[in-house]
Amino acid sequence: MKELNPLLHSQLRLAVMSILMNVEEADFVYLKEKTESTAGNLSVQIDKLTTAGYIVVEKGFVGKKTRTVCQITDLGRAAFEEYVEALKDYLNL
Amino acid sequence: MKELNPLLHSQLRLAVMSILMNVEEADFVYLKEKTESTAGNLSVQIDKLTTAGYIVVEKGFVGKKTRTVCQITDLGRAAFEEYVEALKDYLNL
DNA sequence: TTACAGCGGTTTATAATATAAACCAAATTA
DNA sequence: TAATTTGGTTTATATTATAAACCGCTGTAA
Repeated sequence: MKELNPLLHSQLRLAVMSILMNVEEADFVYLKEKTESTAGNLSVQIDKLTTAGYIVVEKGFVGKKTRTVCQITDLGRAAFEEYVEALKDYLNL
Repeated sequence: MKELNPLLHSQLRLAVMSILMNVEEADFVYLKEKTESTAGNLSVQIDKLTTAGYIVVEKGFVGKKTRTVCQITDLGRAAFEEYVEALKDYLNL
């Protein structure tokens, strides 16, 4: 049985990646709402995905408010797809 | 996004459950080989699945050797199927 | 003008989890 | 009879997930 990429095999990180697979970009607040996570947890998981090179984060401003925007990378996309393929074996799909 | 049953969202437990979904029963040694896990790890995870009522374990003998046989329960089957449905949302399947 | 209540996060402490190492009893082999 | 192997279990450790506590900035009401 194939190994399941442990970086993706985590509910919150998988949720984030899943969202980012389907949109051009998403900001912190949006991800937090969609995943119903706490800010702290989300922050940590975003860090891990960034360190792995699976997403890129850009911090900017909207008016005077900070805005953290996330985007999936090619590497992240590939890892996600590989993870899905591996999981299929487990799920009998 | 639906919650992913944490008992099933673990590589080794998922592997065990996946195998048990497809066979009438499987013994410890077989599961260990198929999953390429250590005996200790497998033992712990089998315990957890048993405690949850997802599998049942029967200890018997083959000649003079002990044999630990595992079988999935209806509850386990249902939990597995629910987990698969929940995951599909994440994987875009 | 200060004080205090959000917003958008980050850092850090803790609880839970996965995993392997160490162990055990019975059976086999040398 | 002394290793070795087999089929596991128990326990210690390392990793991970998660929330709590915190921080700086902004708006606002007193």
